[in-house]
Amino acid sequence: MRARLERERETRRESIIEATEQLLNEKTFESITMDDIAMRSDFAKASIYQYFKNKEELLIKVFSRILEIKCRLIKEKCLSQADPVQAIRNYIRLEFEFIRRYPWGPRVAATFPFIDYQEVNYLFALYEQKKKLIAAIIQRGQTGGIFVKADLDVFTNMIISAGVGFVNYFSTHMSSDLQSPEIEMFISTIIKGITKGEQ
Amino acid sequence: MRARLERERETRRESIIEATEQLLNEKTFESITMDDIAMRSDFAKASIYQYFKNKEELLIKVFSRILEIKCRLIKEKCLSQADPVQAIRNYIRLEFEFIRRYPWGPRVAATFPFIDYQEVNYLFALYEQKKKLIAAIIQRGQTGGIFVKADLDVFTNMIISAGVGFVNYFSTHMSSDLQSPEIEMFISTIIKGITKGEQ
Amino acid sequence: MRARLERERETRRESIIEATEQLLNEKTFESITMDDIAMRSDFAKASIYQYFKNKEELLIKVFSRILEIKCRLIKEKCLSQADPVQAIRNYIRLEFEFIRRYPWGPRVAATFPFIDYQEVNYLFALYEQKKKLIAAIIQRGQTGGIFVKADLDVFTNMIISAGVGFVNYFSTHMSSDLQSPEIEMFISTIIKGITKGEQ
Amino acid sequence: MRARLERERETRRESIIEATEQLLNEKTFESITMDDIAMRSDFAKASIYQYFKNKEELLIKVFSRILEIKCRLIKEKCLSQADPVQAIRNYIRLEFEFIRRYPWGPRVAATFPFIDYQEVNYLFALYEQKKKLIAAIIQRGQTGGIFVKADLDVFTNMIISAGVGFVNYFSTHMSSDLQSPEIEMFISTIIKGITKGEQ
DNA sequence: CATGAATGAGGATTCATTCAT
DNA sequence: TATGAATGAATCCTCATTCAT
Repeated sequence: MRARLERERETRRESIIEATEQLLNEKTFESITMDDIAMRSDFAKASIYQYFKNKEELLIKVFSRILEIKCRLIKEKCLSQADPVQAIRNYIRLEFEFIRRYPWGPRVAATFPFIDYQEVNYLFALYEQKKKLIAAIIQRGQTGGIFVKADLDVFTNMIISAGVGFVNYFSTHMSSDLQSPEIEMFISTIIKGITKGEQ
Repeated sequence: MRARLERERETRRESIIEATEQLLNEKTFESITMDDIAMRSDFAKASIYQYFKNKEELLIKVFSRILEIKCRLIKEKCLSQADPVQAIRNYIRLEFEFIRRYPWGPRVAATFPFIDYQEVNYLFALYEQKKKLIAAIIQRGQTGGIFVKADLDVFTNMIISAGVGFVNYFSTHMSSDLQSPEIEMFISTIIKGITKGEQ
Repeated sequence: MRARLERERETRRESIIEATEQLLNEKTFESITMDDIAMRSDFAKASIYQYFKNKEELLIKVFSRILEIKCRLIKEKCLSQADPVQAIRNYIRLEFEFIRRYPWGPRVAATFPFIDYQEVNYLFALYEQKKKLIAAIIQRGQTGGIFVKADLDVFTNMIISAGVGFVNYFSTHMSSDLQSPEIEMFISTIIKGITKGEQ
Repeated sequence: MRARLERERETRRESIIEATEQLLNEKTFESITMDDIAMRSDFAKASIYQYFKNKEELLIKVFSRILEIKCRLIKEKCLSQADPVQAIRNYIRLEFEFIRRYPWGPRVAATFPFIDYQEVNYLFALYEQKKKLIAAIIQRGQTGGIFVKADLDVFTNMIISAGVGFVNYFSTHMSSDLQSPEIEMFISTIIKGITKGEQ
């Protein structure tokens, strides 16, 4: 029965996180008030403090949750792909799909207060995990003689920065339509750029 | 003499803007208080309201100033380049240099409150201006048979999103060192991706 | 079996009171939270309300308990003394020992909220009881021709105020060391002051 | 003109302090809210923070002010007295008068939060100053062969603790009437206790 | 123009107490 | 009886903005 209570508690935590995510579509975390969150999650303001020590901890939880989902998706949809070119293509599309679901991601990441916090270490771990997944794809492509030679770490960093950067910028400043021709052009450009010989 | 007064007034406006820019290196615009700005700019808090209607107008001014500078730099350093490949290369490097000078740029852009405001139109005009500059470069490359064929608008959007996106992300999450090998690799990849045939 | 239940109930009440007393060594009653008390007494916060109507009642209980102990001690250690001088001497020392055990006594007494409350009457009764004990000692001294003549009530009030006052102040502001020479000097001074003729 | 502004500012600070003192007659500092103070001092709540960093600083200011007054009074009314017996008598009466004016003194002192604070050092200095004044009186009495022999420091501590202690306790628990016979009896007792030979 | 002062409208957080199980 | 959960009502403090001089 202790387990059931724990599970219920977790459910309520999630409601609050979800309410916060909804609000993040509408405004900055800083400008979201605990009243907003309370209203949206149908709790009394004071109740939220039973689930999160303070506003900052809530932000960190919201943020790490989205990273977790991202990692899971990458694992599911990219690593399974045998063809490295297709895997990279999928990865970039996936970043795009992801941003459609959580458009506030870049905004929150941009203003994330990197104060010392035990939880922050967990966030870094998640970042690293994601990086390793991409590196695995690239290495496969290099071993297979498909991708250009380059230091694996540099290559990975470049791909992630280019991919996430493009997606963030494009969806924020131009369009978040998955069908936009710019996306396909970007992917082709990158693929052509990193594959050996002619495509 | 009216002119001198006007000039002095402008100087003081700039002091305030500069103080705000300094503070933006340290924290979010939302979390910067008018007291902070007053302190840093050596004005009394109330005096700031003689130069800017309110905090929001100040933000817009800060933001449009940085766009103006960006446009000027692009004109100076890229359009002059006859070789389109070199021009694109320069453009991306320039975005990078730019972000070194104004690291808060992406953060501010990400959280910019796009409320209706007369001034905001001016911002859009600046964006458009920048886009036209890049388009001009690309068109030259296409006409010269160097760049791949593609809708000019799409091509331009893609280049800007890829360039600014990469630079924003890489400098925020990885390193803001101009010598990082990732940067050169990114530029080569993009160039290879958009040029016809072999390099 | 009803009796056993009642006894258990009383035991639990005492645990809570003891937890509160511990906390009073660390901070003001006002700044002690029900959460603090719950934590310290190993009860759930809500459970405390099964034993005390509210925080105020708890304070009164804590406070009257300490007065009860005080009265008992005076009876045991002073009234037994045949020699009135020695009895007074003992009384003052006893107040001192008492404050070593409950250093928060004066602080709590000073901020005691004298709101109308049935229980408060009981407190007054205890005060009166203590006063009578001291009066008895003094009267014995006067009857025996040892103490100076003076209205018994005035005499008693004076002795209590001087004794408790000195002890409170000295232990709070100077030292709570039972061996401090000031204590002996105070006692001698008072004794000399209230006894007839030479000492 | 800078001076006038400064003076006005000081006046407003004093208003706030006075409002707080009034309220201290009615309840604990902890239970006084900034709203109370604002109401009583006819300022907006936010304005108070222009004069005091926070509630705690305000308390310290209130508290040090009363100590200052006390020191000044002792200087004026006791040191002038040539006769040491009369000086001590005056001193105790003065403590009593003082408590009539600031009955909340003991209560506030009892619950004073002795957290590290620059200002707290100042408080200690004031305490020391007061102690020196009393020591001077006693020394005069000892030199003149009127008071009993005893270590000056111990003697002083004892007198202060007895005096302030009695006054605090008596006025809080019994009566704050300056004419109460207990007061005269206490003073006589102490005087008799500390003077040599017969009185 | 410049600025010291004043403040209304919040905002995060706390806490005694109640309720449902 | 015991307690996890919920919450209304504060409470301290902040801040953009206005006003009077």
